[in-house]
Amino acid sequence: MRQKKSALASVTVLERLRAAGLRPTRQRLALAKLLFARGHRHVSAEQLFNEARGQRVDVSLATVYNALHDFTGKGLLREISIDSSSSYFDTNTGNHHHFYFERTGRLEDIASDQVSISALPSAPGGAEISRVDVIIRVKA
Amino acid sequence: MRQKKSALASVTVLERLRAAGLRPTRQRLALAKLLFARGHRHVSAEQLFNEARGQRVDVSLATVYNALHDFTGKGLLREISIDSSSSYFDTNTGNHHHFYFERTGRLEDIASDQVSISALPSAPGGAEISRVDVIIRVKA
DNA sequence: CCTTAATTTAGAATTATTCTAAACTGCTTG
DNA sequence: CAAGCAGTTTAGAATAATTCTAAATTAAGG
Repeated sequence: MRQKKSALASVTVLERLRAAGLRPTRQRLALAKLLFARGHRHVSAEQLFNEARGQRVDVSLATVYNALHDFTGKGLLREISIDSSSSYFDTNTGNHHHFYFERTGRLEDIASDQVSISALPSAPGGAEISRVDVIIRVKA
Repeated sequence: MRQKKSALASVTVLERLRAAGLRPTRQRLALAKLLFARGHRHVSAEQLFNEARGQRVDVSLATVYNALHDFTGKGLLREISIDSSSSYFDTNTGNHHHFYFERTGRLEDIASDQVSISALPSAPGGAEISRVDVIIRVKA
């Protein structure tokens, strides 16, 4: 069963990459598995790189950056910059918001139906809104 | 009148620095004048540095960083990190939100009464909320 | 004035990220 | 299924924003 489960996960990930028009290379498959294996996560490039290393996935840091950007470009990830020191990539690309724990730097999702924003001013000059981010900064 | 106006501005800035417990040095006074002279603004360290240079204010980049952080620490500025490439300092420290123009990187204030957020989930573990940022990203 | 602690500064150091150019590898075609 | 090419990967250099260091300067108080 372990074997099968793992094989299934690979298949899914491979399909996701194909569907996105990304060539499923060994590196992308491994990184995508780490990213999408379980529930949603928020990772920095460095974190993902270390995780891959820890699992003996031979991949360079440059490739991690490339993959994260490629995935983001294809809508598989969303990039978030909260703390200017580094950016995070969120596997949850749906409409949602975040808690940001200032002390630890950790992010936690808030389902979009938990926050309701009203009376949004229209963008100046009728410009199109590409997304609305709500970040609740928490002192803990 | 010009002289007087400028003198008044200096006095105000000097008082603000004193009130904040910051020694009003030549550099801080000059930077504070640039920052607070007119309406609210969003500046990066590099921008402020160049502006100072342009006005023959002899100040180092390190001092600009120091001043921006000191001012932020005393509540005279608020730091904003939207794009991970650099951070901005906002002279408007009141409760408000932002439009972010993705193409140009420009920020524009949105008065807090223009956005109403309801049903905020309480912070996990009863942690204290230090601030809520709403960023409306605009494709223009 | 003099002293002292705070501030400024040049330049080095650090950190995250991107770039470069060469090596490698999926995929398609013949 | 072999060949070739475009797309990928990679090591290491390069870049950009920011911070650090240690020495020189300066504001504030007696």
